[in-house]
Amino acid sequence: MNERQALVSFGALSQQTRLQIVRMLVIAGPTGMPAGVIAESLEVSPSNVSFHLKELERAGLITQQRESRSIIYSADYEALGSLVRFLMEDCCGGHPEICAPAAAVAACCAPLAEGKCQ
Amino acid sequence: MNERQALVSFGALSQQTRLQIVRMLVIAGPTGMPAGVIAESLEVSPSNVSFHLKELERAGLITQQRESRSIIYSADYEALGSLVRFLMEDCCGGHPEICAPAAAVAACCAPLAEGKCQ
DNA sequence: TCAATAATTCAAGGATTGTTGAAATATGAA
DNA sequence: TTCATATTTCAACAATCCTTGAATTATTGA
Repeated sequence: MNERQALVSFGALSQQTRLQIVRMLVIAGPTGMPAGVIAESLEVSPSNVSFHLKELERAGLITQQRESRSIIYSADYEALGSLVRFLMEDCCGGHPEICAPAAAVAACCAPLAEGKCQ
Repeated sequence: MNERQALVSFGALSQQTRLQIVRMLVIAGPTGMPAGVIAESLEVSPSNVSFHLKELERAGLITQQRESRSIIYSADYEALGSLVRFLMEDCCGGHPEICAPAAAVAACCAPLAEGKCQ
């Protein structure tokens, strides 16, 4: 993740509908969600959701794949991970006090994989 | 950190000059930097840097304090930490694979305090 | 007080972004 | 083929954001 990509990613996440889409897709997991279902869930018009999906794809935060008549969108976990990392390294650099709360989440996050947390 | 604050913060970081300002201020540490020095370092006009500083302050990512004729700006470590945390919790929720790279940074970050890393 | 320094505010203009509804494209079923 | 479904694309307009330079405010020193 370079500065250019980070700027586009931050821009993509700075809009309510788009942030909500990312949230939904992360929760939805690898299965993803069709554009229409996303639009319905968020009560946004199809053309509007399409606009925002394109923006998120441009930022590389989500991917698409056609499945019959539907187009399924999924969160790109790797890209999201890279963004978190960029923010931590860039803003943390030499300043662990910024990282501290993140470290707490991370500490909880790893054990999650084995069902040890929450 | 709620959604509203996160949106504003992401918006603040989605502009090159502002991202560079935050970087500089994080590196500068608690001492901070006067507006004029920031403007000179980034080769941006005083009025333009002032515009971006105001934007970053509105997002709560930096703070200001007057020191004689200068106005000193500093990074708000707590706010930055909260933002990282928001991104991790919001985007990580149930998906440790996103957190993994962040956890690696965090693991390196904590020991930094005791000079054990890098 | 007057001048110099440091920074902000303001207005104007251009650039980018977001919203809307209508038209177009792609797919699958009758 | 024809129709219905799922989605995107497009054009137009509104809203927001960014940049610029001139004017303004605040502080200090002569």
